[in-house]
Amino acid sequence: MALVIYNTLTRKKEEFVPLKPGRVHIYVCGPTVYGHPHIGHAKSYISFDAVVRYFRYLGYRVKYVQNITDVGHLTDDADEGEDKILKKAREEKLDPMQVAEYYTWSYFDDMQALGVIRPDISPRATGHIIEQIELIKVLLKKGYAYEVNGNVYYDVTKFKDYGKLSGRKLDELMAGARVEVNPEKRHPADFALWKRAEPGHLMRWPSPWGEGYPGWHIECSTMSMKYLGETFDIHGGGIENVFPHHECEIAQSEAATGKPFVRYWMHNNMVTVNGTKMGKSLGNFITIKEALKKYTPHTLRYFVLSSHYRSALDFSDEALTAAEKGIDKLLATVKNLLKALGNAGEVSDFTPPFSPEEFRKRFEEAMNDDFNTPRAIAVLFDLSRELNAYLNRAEALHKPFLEEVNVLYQQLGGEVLGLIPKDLKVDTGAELQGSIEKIIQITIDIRNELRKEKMFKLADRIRDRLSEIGIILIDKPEGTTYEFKETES
RNA sequence: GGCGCCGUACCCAAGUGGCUAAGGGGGAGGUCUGCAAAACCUCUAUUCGCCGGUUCGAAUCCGGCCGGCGCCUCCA
Repeated sequence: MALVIYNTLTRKKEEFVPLKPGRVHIYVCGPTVYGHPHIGHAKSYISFDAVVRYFRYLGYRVKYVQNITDVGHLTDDADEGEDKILKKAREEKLDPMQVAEYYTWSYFDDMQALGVIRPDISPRATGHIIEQIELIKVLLKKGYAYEVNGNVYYDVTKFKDYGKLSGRKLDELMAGARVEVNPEKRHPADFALWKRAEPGHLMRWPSPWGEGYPGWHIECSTMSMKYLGETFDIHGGGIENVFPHHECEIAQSEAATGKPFVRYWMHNNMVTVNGTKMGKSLGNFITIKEALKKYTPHTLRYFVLSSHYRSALDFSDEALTAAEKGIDKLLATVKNLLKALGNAGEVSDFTPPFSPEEFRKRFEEAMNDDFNTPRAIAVLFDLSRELNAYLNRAEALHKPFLEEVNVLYQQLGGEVLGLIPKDLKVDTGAELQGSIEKIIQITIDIRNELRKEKMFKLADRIRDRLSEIGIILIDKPEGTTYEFKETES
C-alpha cells in the first residue's frame, strides 16, 4: 500500500508523490520564542518528528526546515498591540534578542529531551530580514501589496485563490470580523507585510518604506522557499494556523512566484487540558519542563503517538499514568529480548514461531495510512505478545531469530517512533554497577538461605526494602534474578 | 453570526460500507510461585450519542436532533 497523506488543501487522503523522486522537502511552523515550550509543542513536534523519521526509514532523503520566530508576532490585535517578544523583554528588562535566544535554547533542550530529532535547518526570522524585504518588494511590484505611511499591506482582493486552504470567503470574513477595522487597510482581511516602527520600538530594520519590522506571515513564505524551493512537498503546522497564517502564506508565495506553493498541507490537532484548549495567551498551559518532572520522555512520546496527529489529545494524569504503564510494558519486553539474546544459541531445524516480516508489513501499512501511529503501536504490542509467548515456552532459543526480532524493534519502535532507546539497559554487568551488583547478589544469596529455612517474613522484608529503592527481585525455579525499576529511558 | 471537527467498553484509543469492532490502561479468573512480581492464557462493547433514511448489508453513507471542541485575534 502506498503512503497516503491527508491534505488539508483537498480535504482528502492523497497518495504521496514527491516533487523530486526519492526526496522530501518539508517545512513545519516552529515556535515563537518568548516562553518555555508547552505540551502542545510536544504533540506537534513529536508528531512531525515521527513523520520525518518514517520518511527516512522508507529511504527518502529528507530536508526538514523549521523556523524560529524571534520577531513579529503581536500580543493582541493583528496590527495594533505590542510584539510578544518585546513585551517579555520589557517585563524582564532584557534585550529582545536575549529573550529570543534564551527561549530558543529552552526549546531545543526540551525537544532533545523528548527525542525529537533536530530539523536540518532552523532559520531565524531576524536572520532573513533582507529576504523578507525582497519578497515584499516583489509583491508591491506585482500589484499584490500597497504601502501606507511606512506600512505595507497585502491586498487580499487581488489574489483570487484567497481562502482556498481554509474554505473561507472574503465577504464572510468581513461579516465575522471581530477586530476593529484598520482605516489604512483597503479590505478588512488585508494583512501587514511590513510594519512601521514607532519611536522606542526596539526591534527595527531599515527598509525602502522606512524603519520597521516584518509582518507575521511573511517569514514562513520567505524561509520555506529559500531553503526548499518555490514549490515544495509538505508544509505542516498546528490546525489553528490554517487561518489566517497558512492562508496568507499561500497568498504571498503564489502571488510572488506564480507557482503552486505547497503540495501537501498537514495539520496536527490541539492538546486540551481537562477538555479545554490550552493556549499561550490563556495561561493554562503545562510546560514540557513541568511535564518531564512527573513523566519520562518516553511516556510523553508514547502518550502523543498513541493518538493520531489529527485527533485532539486531552492531557490528564489518568491518561499519562496509563501511558506510562503501556510504554513500560513495551520496554520490558525489549529488555526480555535483549537478555534472552545473551543466552540464545543455534537451534537446528528451527521453525519460526511467527513471522517478523509480517509485523513489519502491518506496521508499514499503519504508517502508510496517514502516519497512523496508534495502529503502528498496536502492531508492536501484538509482536510483544507473540515474542513473550515464545520466550516463555521455548526451551532452547534460536539466536538468529531473536536478532531478527530485535532489529525489528530497533527499527520500528526505535528509529521510526523513537520509543525504544538504542542503549536500553539490560540490568546486567555494566562496569560501573559492578560492585553494586555484587552487593545485591550477596543480599539475594542470604535471602535465599532464609527462604530455604522458611523464614519468609524476613525474606519478604528484604525484597520489600529493595523494591523501595527500585530493585525488583524475581524468584524463578532456576534461581533469583533482579532488575532495576524503569524510571528513566 | 460564518466555517470546520468530534461523540466507539470503566478510562485512553484505532477502525469510516461486509470475515470474530485493533491496541493500551483498569477489573475478574487461571498457569507459574512458599507468597509475590513479570510473562502468558481466558473473560470484560451482540454494539459504536439519539432518531429516521439509503443499501442485500452501516459504527462507517445521507438528513435531523442532542452533547463536546476548534477556527474566524497571536498561538503547535
